[in-house]
Amino acid sequence: MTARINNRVTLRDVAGALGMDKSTVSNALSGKGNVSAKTRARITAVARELGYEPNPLAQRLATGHRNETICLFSGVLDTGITTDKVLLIQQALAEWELEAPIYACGKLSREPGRTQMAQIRQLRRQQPRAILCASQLVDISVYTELEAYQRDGGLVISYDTPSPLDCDQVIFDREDNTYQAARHLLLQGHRRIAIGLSRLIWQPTYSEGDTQQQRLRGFFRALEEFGILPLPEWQFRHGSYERGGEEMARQFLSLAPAERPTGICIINDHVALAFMAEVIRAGVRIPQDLSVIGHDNQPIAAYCPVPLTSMTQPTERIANTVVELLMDRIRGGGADTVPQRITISSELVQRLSVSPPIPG
Amino acid sequence: MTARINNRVTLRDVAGALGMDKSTVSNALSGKGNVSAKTRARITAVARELGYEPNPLAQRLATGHRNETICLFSGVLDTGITTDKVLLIQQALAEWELEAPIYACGKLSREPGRTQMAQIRQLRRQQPRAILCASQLVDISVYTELEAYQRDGGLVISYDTPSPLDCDQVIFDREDNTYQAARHLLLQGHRRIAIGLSRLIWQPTYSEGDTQQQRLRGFFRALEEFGILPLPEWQFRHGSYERGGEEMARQFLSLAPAERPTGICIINDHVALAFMAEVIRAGVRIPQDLSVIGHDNQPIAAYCPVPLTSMTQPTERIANTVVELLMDRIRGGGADTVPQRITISSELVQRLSVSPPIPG
DNA sequence: GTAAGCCCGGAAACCGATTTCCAAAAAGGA
DNA sequence: TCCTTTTTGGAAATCGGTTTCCGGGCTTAC
Repeated sequence: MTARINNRVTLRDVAGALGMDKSTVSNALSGKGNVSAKTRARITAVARELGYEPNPLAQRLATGHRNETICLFSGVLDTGITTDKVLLIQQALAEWELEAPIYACGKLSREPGRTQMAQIRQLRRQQPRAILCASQLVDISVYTELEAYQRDGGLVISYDTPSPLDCDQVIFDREDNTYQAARHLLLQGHRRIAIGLSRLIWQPTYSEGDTQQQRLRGFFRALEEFGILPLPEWQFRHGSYERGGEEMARQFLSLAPAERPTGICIINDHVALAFMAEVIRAGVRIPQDLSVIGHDNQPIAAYCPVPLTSMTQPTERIANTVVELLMDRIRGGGADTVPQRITISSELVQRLSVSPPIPG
Repeated sequence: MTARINNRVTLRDVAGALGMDKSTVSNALSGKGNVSAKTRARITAVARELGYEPNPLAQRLATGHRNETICLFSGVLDTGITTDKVLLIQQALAEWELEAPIYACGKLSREPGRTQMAQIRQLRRQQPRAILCASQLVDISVYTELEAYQRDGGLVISYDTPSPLDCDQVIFDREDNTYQAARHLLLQGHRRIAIGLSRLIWQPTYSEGDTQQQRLRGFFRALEEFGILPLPEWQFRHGSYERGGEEMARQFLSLAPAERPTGICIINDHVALAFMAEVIRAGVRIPQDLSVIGHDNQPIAAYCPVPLTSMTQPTERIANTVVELLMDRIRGGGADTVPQRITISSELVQRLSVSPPIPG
């Protein structure tokens, strides 16, 4: 009736069956100690027969070594690309025969902050060897826990957006990303350019990691190079990805046609799809009246009303780099090596949603 | 230089600092034994000061109780709805202050079977209290491990598709789901009806759990009720969700216009979006020439070229039911209660992609 | 004042492994 | 054959907790 673990075959059971001592069995099975080949054969045979499996709890307690498990901590999993990155990292880990459970909460979670704290605490209690952390949507308070985890000897590798932690980081360069997008529109001849920015329901406060600020900086930098002053009414703010496209479309359509931008950078392809569907419904022609650039180059980009030009996010490269850094740390044991920051930028995939502006 | 856990404050450290015995400290902190209020206060004070945190490994080893953690095992995480269900379950668990790591592999994983086996083994070694298993894309060989886990006293709750396991199950009724979709088209007057079936790259072999068979049964049942003989050329087969829409469109367009179906049920909204985009490009009008029903009622359904009529999958209800069953087992301890199977069906959400057939 | 009872803290066994050290047995050399 | 060296298995400590059980000191009652 209790939750006691039933019927587990222990080392002592095996030893008892053989009339030997635990230590002999342990030595034989781990291949370490001084055991003759003959006895070892006998022992392994009996152990297999009895279905002996060492209790990992006891093992870890005895060895004092931390778990060799790796964990993925991804704050919030939202549509598409975030999940992709997590899964690609997992796949890259599989090459090393490593399996990593995912700690995350849903995009609609009411209290992501609280959930994340609970998760990170549980994570620390598990004492994994390393935590791979998608910093993008991680609550600021989580970093305190991660720091404590580091002090305990845990390994943290951060990816996606810069993290305040003193750890290896793989950073996806959102500033450059948006800079390139805006620049592409500018090079096509557009001078009236808008950007869609996510007004997050739940806002992380570590400033360097603020993705919307990063995007805005890149946007401004591009405009500046062309000597253009950004207009605040061309910064569209939207909430969740689910409704973001609609919201932006409303804001766009509320402008008088003559005052509308002729090009727009949108946070991702899902939002872009919804945005396009709405403005097309209102009679706007793409790309004749409005050029649209999406982000992340998701599968649906090809199936938008007009095939969508989009900035890629090189997810595989990000994932592989994360795992490389991890393995370097684990094997090299380079505990004294200075943490690195590796920046990864993106490329433009051209489809049909961008053209030079067509007057009239 | 070893991966030894550094500087952890142990029970003995606390006891030493107080000049007391481990057991006294343990009793005081756990509130169990015979310790005076005064000494308990002293002990807790010192423990806090030293930053003592019990080692969960040692605790679990000593108590012999299994971990109270819950784990989610979702085989493969593919686009959209599968991930949603996982995250919603997690959210439902959060109401009980439970956090559950997710074990899954990506939709493009080359060897999902092998990955899943590795994961389930790791899972068993962690000895969690319960595993919530999305049976849909779980390799058949995993069930053997899950059975062994059950024999060890572990709790399994399965959801999505029927599982061969003797455990509580929350089943999403795909037969009824497709039956309803087909019936809707038939009631609109369509008599030439097609279905898109996924030819999975990686095929589970537990027959009752074969989702495509379930869907086909529902489809046939609907046709039968209207006395219609299903034509094999109206069963479109496609591979991955990523390219499924294109593949189906090719198959559809390769039929002579007069021989094309006038209505079609598609496996999910992403595939439907791609399919629609392609056939519209080829001049097919929706819904005038072809009525389309999608599945899962995903956000993009509203932004398809023609807003998509779709069958919902009541993900929240599924998630909540799973967690209810779990909590019943955990609390009620009803170890002798017979496992239940709860079936959940779906509803039609009408948009604009279905109309009565328009001759000519 | 003494016996009975209760409360509190400590000693020790235990969970299931690892690991060090030691003694007995086997092998090898003279 | 006897002594040395190596091999091999076992005893015991340890990891960091929990839990049972026991005895000393204090209270209470007669």
